[in-house]
Amino acid sequence: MGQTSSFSLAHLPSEKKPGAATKAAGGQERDNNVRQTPGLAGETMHCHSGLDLVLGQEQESNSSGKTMSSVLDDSLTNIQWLGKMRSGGLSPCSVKGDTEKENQIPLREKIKTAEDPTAAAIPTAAATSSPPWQGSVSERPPYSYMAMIQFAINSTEKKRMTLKDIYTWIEDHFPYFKHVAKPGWKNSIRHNLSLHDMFVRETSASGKISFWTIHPDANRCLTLDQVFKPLDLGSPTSPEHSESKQKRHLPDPQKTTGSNSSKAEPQNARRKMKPLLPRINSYLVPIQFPLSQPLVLQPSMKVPLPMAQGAFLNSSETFRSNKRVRIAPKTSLSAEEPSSLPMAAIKEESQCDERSFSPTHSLKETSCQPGEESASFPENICIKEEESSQLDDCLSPFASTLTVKEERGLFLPVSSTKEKKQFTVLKSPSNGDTLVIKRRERLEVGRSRRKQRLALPCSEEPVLVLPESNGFDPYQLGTESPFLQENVSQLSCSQGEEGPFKTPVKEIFSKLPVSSTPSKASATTTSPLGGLDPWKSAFLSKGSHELDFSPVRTLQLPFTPLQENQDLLDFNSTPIKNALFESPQELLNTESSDIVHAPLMSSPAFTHESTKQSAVELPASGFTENRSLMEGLILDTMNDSLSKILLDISFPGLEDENLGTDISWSQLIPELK
Amino acid sequence: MGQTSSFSLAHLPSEKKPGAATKAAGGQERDNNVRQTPGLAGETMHCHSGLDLVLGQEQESNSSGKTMSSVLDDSLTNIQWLGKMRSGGLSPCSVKGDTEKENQIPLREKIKTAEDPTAAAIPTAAATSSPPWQGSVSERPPYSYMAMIQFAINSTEKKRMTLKDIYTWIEDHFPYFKHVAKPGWKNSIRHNLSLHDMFVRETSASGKISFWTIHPDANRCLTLDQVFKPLDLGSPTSPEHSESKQKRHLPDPQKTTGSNSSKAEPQNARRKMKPLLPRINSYLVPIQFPLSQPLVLQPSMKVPLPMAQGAFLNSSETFRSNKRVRIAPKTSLSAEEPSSLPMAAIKEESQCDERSFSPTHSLKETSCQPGEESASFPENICIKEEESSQLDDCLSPFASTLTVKEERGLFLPVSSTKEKKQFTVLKSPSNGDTLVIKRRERLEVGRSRRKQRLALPCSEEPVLVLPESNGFDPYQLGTESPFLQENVSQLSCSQGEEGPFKTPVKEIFSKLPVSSTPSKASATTTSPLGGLDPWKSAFLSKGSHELDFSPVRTLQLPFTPLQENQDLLDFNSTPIKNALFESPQELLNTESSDIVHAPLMSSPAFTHESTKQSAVELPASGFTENRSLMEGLILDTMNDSLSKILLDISFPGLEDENLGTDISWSQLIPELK
DNA sequence: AATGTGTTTATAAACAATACC
DNA sequence: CTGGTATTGTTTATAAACACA
Ligand SMILES: [Mg+2]
Ligand SMILES: [Mg+2]
Repeated sequence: MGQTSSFSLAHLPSEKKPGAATKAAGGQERDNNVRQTPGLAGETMHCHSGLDLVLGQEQESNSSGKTMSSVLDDSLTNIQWLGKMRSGGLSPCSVKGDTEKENQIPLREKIKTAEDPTAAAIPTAAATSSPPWQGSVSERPPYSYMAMIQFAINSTEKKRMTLKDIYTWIEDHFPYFKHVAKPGWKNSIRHNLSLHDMFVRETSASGKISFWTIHPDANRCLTLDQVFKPLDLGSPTSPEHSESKQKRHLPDPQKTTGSNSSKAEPQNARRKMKPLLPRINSYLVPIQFPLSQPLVLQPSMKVPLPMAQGAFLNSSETFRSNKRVRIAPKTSLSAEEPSSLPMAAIKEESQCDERSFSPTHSLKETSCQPGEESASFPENICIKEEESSQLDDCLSPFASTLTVKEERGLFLPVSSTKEKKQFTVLKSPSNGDTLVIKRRERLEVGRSRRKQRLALPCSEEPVLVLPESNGFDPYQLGTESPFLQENVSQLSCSQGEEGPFKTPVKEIFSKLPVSSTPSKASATTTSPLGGLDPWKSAFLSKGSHELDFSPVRTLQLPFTPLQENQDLLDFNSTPIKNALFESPQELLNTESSDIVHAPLMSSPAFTHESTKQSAVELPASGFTENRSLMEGLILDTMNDSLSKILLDISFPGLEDENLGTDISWSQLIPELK
Repeated sequence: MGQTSSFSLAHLPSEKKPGAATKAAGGQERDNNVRQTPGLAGETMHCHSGLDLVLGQEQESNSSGKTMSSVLDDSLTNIQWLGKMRSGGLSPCSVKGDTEKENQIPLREKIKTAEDPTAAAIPTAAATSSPPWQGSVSERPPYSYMAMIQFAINSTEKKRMTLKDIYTWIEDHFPYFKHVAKPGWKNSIRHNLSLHDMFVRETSASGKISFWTIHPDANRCLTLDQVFKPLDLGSPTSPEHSESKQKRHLPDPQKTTGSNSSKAEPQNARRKMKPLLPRINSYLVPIQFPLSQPLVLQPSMKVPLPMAQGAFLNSSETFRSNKRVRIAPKTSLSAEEPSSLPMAAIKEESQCDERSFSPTHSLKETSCQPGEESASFPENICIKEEESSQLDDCLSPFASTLTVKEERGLFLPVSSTKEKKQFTVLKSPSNGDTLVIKRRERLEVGRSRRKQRLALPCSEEPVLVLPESNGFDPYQLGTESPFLQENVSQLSCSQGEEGPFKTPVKEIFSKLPVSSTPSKASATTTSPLGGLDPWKSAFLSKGSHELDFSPVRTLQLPFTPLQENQDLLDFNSTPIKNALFESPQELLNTESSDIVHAPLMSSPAFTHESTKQSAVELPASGFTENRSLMEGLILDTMNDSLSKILLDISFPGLEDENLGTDISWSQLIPELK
């Protein structure tokens, strides 16, 4: 240790520093690149929208080029971050002074923290004050890194951002990372950028600068605003003046300020920023429930103050709760897709999950729907130049439905046997044959046993959500009502306790063997008090329905390319993937065998069971809805998958600035046809 | 905690149990499924090979159906596991008694451990005794979970395995997981199965049983045997009687037993089982070097005994070292590809990395080469029925080279601008245009700045390797000599110290902020002694050359399909992916623009820069080599990528038992042509 | 030589979905 | 056939270890 610490301290790498100064400076430089092409705005940007969203006061006006970097930093920040000490400045992490470096030395410098540090004092009031954005003070935002990165990147016109700027953007918009989070969060950002295929690194013209972009096919153009305020749920069609909705929730003063309920988090969160994530709701809510309390929502108010929590829980738990990272839910697909998707498809079985690409609305919508759904975007309509490409994909709704079917047919068709698998769960006698070898069957339709359906998107605070958003949630269509209940119970309850774990369990007792996976026994040996998860499955009613649309497998059309279909493909990367056909066989099969066979046919939704990727939903149905809400987030996974598929295809051609423009398949693929 | 722990304890889930009994029983059942189709053997299996490899005595005969489950368990096992206590049974993990459950309660039951537990005693001798397989006692094997899972799955004829059987197989073959590893290792196995697209879950005909399979296009048919003994390095052609080689290394008695050098690990490891992974070498070598000792290899002997280590390091470090998980390297691509690839391509620039699909040997080889390379497989030649499909892919070497070029051309061509990017690094004036927008450019050729080249495959113990394997390593061809040096230093040194970190740093000091990513400053605040990484970059000379063949982008042929090419495609999933062309534009671009433009042209290798996936190497060159060694492992990543691409294409058709059979593209793809 | 950036592997968790009892 | 537990599967978060620039 001696060595490392000693010399490392000397350096004091720039990164760790406070950030404000660094940010601003760094940001500008890089921003240049990003902002440079303002002229291209029309073209380059995909979604644009008012990325910066309502941010406090200053930020507000940044709809255009904006130099988001310096915004709120100090004044408020300081105050806020004080509040962050969730559990009350326990020994471990709490503030942040300790850490700093990330890589380098541990140095105690506490550069940033310098000012106030340990104060930890009272979180409550502080939070509300300045930045309405995040929840109170510096609570950990209910978004996954993947989502936040998307927010950041999509907040630029160019839709690309350097790593450093991503750091900065996130710190600026989520004080938690600036003050509370351990330095490791940057590692996580990098990890996410690399891990998810959705994030593609581009090199600047000069070849010097690296920008991170979102694979166009996977980019739902999520922006903080979208999440921030529940858009308008009301009419599916759309836009609804995204703002109104936004504002609606944004108001947050009360909540933010409010030290009300500890659990309220969810609600507050929403106003502030929508969780998008099922579980995350109650960050501060370490409270363990008596157990089986399906209970409605916890108290709606947020509990920025660690104190409140403390009162609630016993010490040990409290600690954990603080620490507890609360893995982001993964935003069930349903959340996204749900918006537009009618339940029709869903009915298939509960399994439809996977694709359920409800013909209704297509993912594209999310990304940048011009008309209907696009409306959801506050400022700029997501679509710009990209529309050319993007729109193409998204717009041709009709194709989607057909496509889907085809896919299903294609995959399943191989042999009658397949069908069986698809319904494995259902056990519908439809086929009951030898599907034994699922291997490639992927399509299996509603079969992917797993593929977590997740909670409901809106479910987080179902109560609020529905009320708030109004028609916004697609769920309502079919199964939703049921879930709400479920979700609620789950969310509130499950999150509530869980207690012992905390993602970083190690921190506390580290050494102890700790039971690995399953949360329940978490106690293992780890935390003395901790282990209290009895609740676990208890609450979860398990509402089968929900609407989990799993990744759509839709397009396989590539071979039987239709102009429209292609569009879909574009968006559904997945389909494309499918199109690839792993082995020649498949191709043949699909084509020759029974493309449209649609063994299942049973229900409208041809839930394919694509492995993962692509999350295409067909716009065809005509549900344009406003999936915009969390959509993006939800779909991320799918998108990510898609990106994996498509990524390799690099596309140097587009030209520098043209970025956004995606050419429709039809244009390029004449051959395929 | 009360609740959780209390009731959970009561249950005592089966999983945790000793395993032996459980295994056997469970294994049989499931095995039935797996073994059922023995008749299909010819067809189903892809690689077959003597999966079980040399396993102790009993196992040995299991080449056919085998009931691997109950093999060695107790007698030897116990002894071995005693030795496991790397660092000497420090407070934390050491034995295993603590943990157990994984999920459930921490219960101290120590079911398995019951017998001897804490004994920890002397690792040395024990190891050698019975199971020649793993390194001494129960050291953590130098394989990543991904690799081990492949070993397990490929050890069956059907090439599929249930989760439980995977657990069992791994425990049986790597005592470490049975006795030493924390219960969380199973969580990691599951995590890997889900995370990597390479692993595909299939449902049994009955729909009840889930089997995990390896995506055919990604399956290199890795088996423990392959790794176990350095195959024959000698003639590239091949087979060389895999066994001899195997034996060669297997002998391990000396080493295993030997408490020699702490660092020797690498060498020993090899004999026992090849690391495949660069870093992993010295598990037990927590020793911190004085720092900049590029030093040759550490003492070659293994140091199974924790004691030895203790002597070496100071207490604090020792602990860590024990804990230190030693992330598996990811086996550089070079390792695999290197075998055949001449260095010609490499010269391009250091950047070629990505694909460098050295035309020489193709990946297929690895998976199941019939002739030359296939020889490397000890028992069964990997190829069975699969050969039909698999072979096709691999065999047609000629196509590969051409293909590669085309790819490059295709992607890059889009516009002259592209070229620029490709050379971004190079800055060759070849184009110097506007390539600014990398987005889809993917190909960018040698551009992907990153894409770790990794250390050398053989590098692990370069010294030994070369000597041992003889001609086996492809590296020698071009640049290798240089690396060896590098590798050596790296491997031995880097691994040697690193000290403080340990993957599970948390365990020790957990709470402390610990610097996140970068290993160096690990100390953050975490471990008092810990922070000692000065060495980090010090030793690594960084031999640019190496031969990192990055994922080959090769095939794009799909459009201009050639029978042979197709074969490649099969294997190279990546190419396929490329073929997909994300958007129509791309396709057009590639085709229309300048496919073979090859802006760089400079060197033979057309390093494309596919994002990740596919790792095809062309067999064309004629280096059949023996990439078999680590090959599979190395390629895994690529394969995994591929699988992502292809997975969705599900392939229900194959029928139940037919599993293994892959149809060659040519058969199915008439259309494409 | 030091740092920043990117990639990968390992672990722990939190859940979802199922399998079983 | 229902309910609870256990197993299996999916995802997100973190920490590390490196490669590379
Ligand atoms: Mg990425
Ligand atoms: Mg998988």
